Amino acid sequence: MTAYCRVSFPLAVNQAFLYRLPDELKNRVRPGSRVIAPLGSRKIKGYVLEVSDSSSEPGFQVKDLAGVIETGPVLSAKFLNFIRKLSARSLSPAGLFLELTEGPARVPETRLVVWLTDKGKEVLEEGKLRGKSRQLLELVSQKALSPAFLKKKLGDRRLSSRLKSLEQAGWIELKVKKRKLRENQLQAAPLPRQLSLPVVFPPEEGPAGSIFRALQATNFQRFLLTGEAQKRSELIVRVVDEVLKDEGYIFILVPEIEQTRRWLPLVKQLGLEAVFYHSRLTEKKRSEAWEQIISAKSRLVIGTRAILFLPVEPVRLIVIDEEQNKLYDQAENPAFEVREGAELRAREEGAVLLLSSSCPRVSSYYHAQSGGELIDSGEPEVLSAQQVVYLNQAGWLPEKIKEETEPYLKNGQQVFFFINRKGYAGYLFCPACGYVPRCEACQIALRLDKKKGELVCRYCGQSISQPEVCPVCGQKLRAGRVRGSQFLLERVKKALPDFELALVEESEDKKRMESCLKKIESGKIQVVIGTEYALSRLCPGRFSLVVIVEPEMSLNLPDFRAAEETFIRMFKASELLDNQPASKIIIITSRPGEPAIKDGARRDYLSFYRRELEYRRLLKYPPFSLLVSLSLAGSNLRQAARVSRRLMEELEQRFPALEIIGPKVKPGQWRKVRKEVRLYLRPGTTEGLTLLSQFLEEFSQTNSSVHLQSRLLF
DNA sequence: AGCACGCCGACT
DNA sequence: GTCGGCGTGCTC
Repeated sequence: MTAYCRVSFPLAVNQAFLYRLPDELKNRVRPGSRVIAPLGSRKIKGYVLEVSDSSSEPGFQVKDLAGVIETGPVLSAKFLNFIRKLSARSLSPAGLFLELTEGPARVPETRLVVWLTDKGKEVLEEGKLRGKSRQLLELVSQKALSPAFLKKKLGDRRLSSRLKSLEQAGWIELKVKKRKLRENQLQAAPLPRQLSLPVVFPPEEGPAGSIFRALQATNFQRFLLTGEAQKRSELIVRVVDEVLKDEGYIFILVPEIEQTRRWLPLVKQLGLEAVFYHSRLTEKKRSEAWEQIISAKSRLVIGTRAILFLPVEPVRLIVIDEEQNKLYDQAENPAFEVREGAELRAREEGAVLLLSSSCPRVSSYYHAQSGGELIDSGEPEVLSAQQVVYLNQAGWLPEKIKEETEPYLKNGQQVFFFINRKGYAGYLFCPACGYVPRCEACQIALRLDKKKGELVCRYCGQSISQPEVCPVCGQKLRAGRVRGSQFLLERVKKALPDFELALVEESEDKKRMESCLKKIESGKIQVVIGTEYALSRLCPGRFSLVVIVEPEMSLNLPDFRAAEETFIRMFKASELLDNQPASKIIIITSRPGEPAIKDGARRDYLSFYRRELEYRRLLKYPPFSLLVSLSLAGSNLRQAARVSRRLMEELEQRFPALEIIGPKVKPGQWRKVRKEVRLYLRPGTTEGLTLLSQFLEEFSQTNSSVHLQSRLLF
């Protein structure tokens, strides 16, 4: 009998590799172990998924496992199950997920150095060598250096093959050097704690009561909590408080790092022992947080999706704050759907999953309502129709802006302008024939840089000098402006020259933005213009007038959730309004009757929900069907298209009843090098989904030249 | 991912 | 001949 193990690597290779276990490693390797394994010409870190005995050799050459790394967390079977399921669902390699469980970075215990041999010295002195090889030997002649350093210094992409040939010639030697380790680096992380369960929760009726009963049962159960933010957090805090009296961990998941701040005052006020955890902590902070969590000194963890991979047990409650947030479906490296990840973890742990939002996704609401897991923390406040004013294009006029805002500003109140388009970009066009200069290579309309007098391609970065006349009809070209945030800023400035304005949108200068937000909070800045970025960063209930500019733009996006997303944005913008009788919302739009706009502004969730649900029912979109969203990303379009054709053929053959929507090429984001082909699959049943998932997993393993990502929409 | 390998054009 | 650039395919 020979012992084998399957190993997954933290690489973009969704495949487990089989290795033989040498006798001396047999007792030290178990599922979850971190190991060193030879892969191609390198030796790299990987994670053992399973260990097995077999008497028959597989049909390929099996290499021996090279070693075990004994430090690091020990993973339970439950936890590995969670990782395996998530990996299968998302088609992302288990190794990438497992790397996230490691906690603070550890300094490697050894390092490789390149030595110059006597023979190498001779060759160097003879002076026959040229180019990079000579440079390399010269560098190494002073002192031994690491391959990584040499690669950087020489700018050599093929350093490893060069080292190999130099080593073979006997001119250099590769040696392993041991590093001195500090005491704490040698310690293995403690085992996940298995706590004694269960304990009694207060018996009561009402919203908290049903959550307590679910916690008591320690079985997976899913709730949707809706209602106003303040009331929702009050309820969450009550539940958290009870669990902390008991045992086990609580994860509160927020969509982005920024949003951990919202929980800070609440935690302080209640004197809760909480740890904030996310990927951008400094090394020291990360170690401290890790230590707090692992040792169970703190069992309440608030943070981004990184917290789902904390190897602690048992987890009793996972809260997904702002469940409607799009960032939850955009996790990358590894790619996965965060809500799905949270649910899989909760299922494995027998924990309660609590989705929370004032305007949940239509699917979430539908599933919660039909499953009886909806908790409404209080009557939502719908604005009266009188508080919402519609303007057409005239709303852009400086005089109009002045007229509408001045009463509020003179009163010392604040005004927010919401525009969902970042825009600095100007462009050239021909007023006679409509010609627009495009990049010859990329076929994208060129952006006008007025200061430099140049036209620039956003895609490839190439620029040409600004032409005067239209090459088609000879007319003088005119400059147009995208009516985005920058344009709006200038307009408002013109209308309100006596007030200080702030533009709140994504920017490089994080510090400036921070002080800007503080000035808004203190009331120093009265007029704020913001994009979607601002919605999650400004305080709800702060503004007396909210002006929403052309929200209909996002309605035409080719996505069945376009209306829902528009509605959510409207709703969130509307939540910034204080609840004074004189306060109002102005919407500059050409489509005032659109439900997403009308209901969003008034925060009338149910009205929008009913209508949208009907639309989804008619078109058989989620929640009335399952959709698998697939993306194939390759280094170039041809490659991605080739694999997508192969995929289509195989799908049609194996699943004749499967509905395939697409494929189409995703319009590339600026600067993105990878090209993506997207398609949707609609399996009729859940059994169909299981078979489909299996097939997709196999397919992604045999077609590793492209990046396959799958996302389940339901 | 990273690495090898092969093909190609440029340049001692 | 040798070097570097780029595309392709594989790793137990």
